[in-house]
Amino acid sequence: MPKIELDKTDRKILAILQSDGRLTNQEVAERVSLSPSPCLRRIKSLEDRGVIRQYVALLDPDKIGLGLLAYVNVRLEKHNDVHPAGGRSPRADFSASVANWPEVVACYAMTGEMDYLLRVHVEDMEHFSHFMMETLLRHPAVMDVKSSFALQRIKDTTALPLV
Amino acid sequence: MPKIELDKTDRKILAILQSDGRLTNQEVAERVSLSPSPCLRRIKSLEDRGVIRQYVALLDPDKIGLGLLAYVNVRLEKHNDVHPAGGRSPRADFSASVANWPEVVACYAMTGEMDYLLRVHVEDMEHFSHFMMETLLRHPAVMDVKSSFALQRIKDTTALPLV
DNA sequence: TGTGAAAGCAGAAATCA
DNA sequence: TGATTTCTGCTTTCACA
Repeated sequence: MPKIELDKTDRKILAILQSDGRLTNQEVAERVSLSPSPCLRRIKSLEDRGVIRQYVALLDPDKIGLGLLAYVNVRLEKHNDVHPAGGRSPRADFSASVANWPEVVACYAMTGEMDYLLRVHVEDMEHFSHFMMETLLRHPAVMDVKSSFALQRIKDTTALPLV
Repeated sequence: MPKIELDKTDRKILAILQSDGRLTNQEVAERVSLSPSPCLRRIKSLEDRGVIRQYVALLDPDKIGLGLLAYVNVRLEKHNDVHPAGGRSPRADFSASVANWPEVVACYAMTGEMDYLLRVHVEDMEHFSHFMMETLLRHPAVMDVKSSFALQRIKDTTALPLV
């Protein structure tokens, strides 16, 4: 999935929609000095080519009672190259489980000593503790975890830098 | 900033807008079995109370040439409680800098041995190396860094679990 | 809180430059 | 690629229950 060529106008449009995804096409058109119809064509094309993946509403975690943000490093059990016939590898097993844990909003396989990095939103330390004991540490593939907790948000944006 | 009470309909609306922030009010109204006007009133209220922080378009990093995602742990120099008159503390200094680095999309002060966790989007390892050498490591407040790189995205959503 | 009606606009598509 | 026009439908706001 290679890089897609974008001209200056495309990048302007993306910058605008990254900061306000509900602007009307008309307003976007004005800001990029275009008339509505070519502007809409560009936006549709950016959507079709998957440059724009999705439009979403961002919520305030504190306002909905999610007062604790944790990053959890996870190390899985060492798996043999050949795993039991019919059974999934620990990695596949873990990935599938992560998808079903709503408090885990992000999970990446990472370089380094730990295998995965998880971003976890919970109400408080009690809920975090419950998630760890009852869910994460109970998973058969999980060998070791190291958790850190967010003390302060300095910056957090979904807007990617446009090169 | 305390939790805000939300009824079942509010939560339904939030779930819907978290997955598609461009739905028309009419469609949202239908899905929550409400007529357009009270539905709109609820949405406006959620916006006014800050439960909905923002509407945004999410881009595909790969498609815009950001092929490398890194998480960087940063430790700052130990600062004395009293710092030079007129000078800012290392922490304030670092926070202010982070705001100006576009490749850093997220930064949290964290518990644990490292002080900050940064999420960094760059084109490739060469650009990452450049960012480290020319920007991050040159910052006077930065004492130590440890980087990990994303090998695979298992999950990454902006949708928060609704309790 | 939820309903229904009316006015103002935005989006879609076809056409032309 | 960009501009223009027409038609359709949504958003918005009002008075009302």
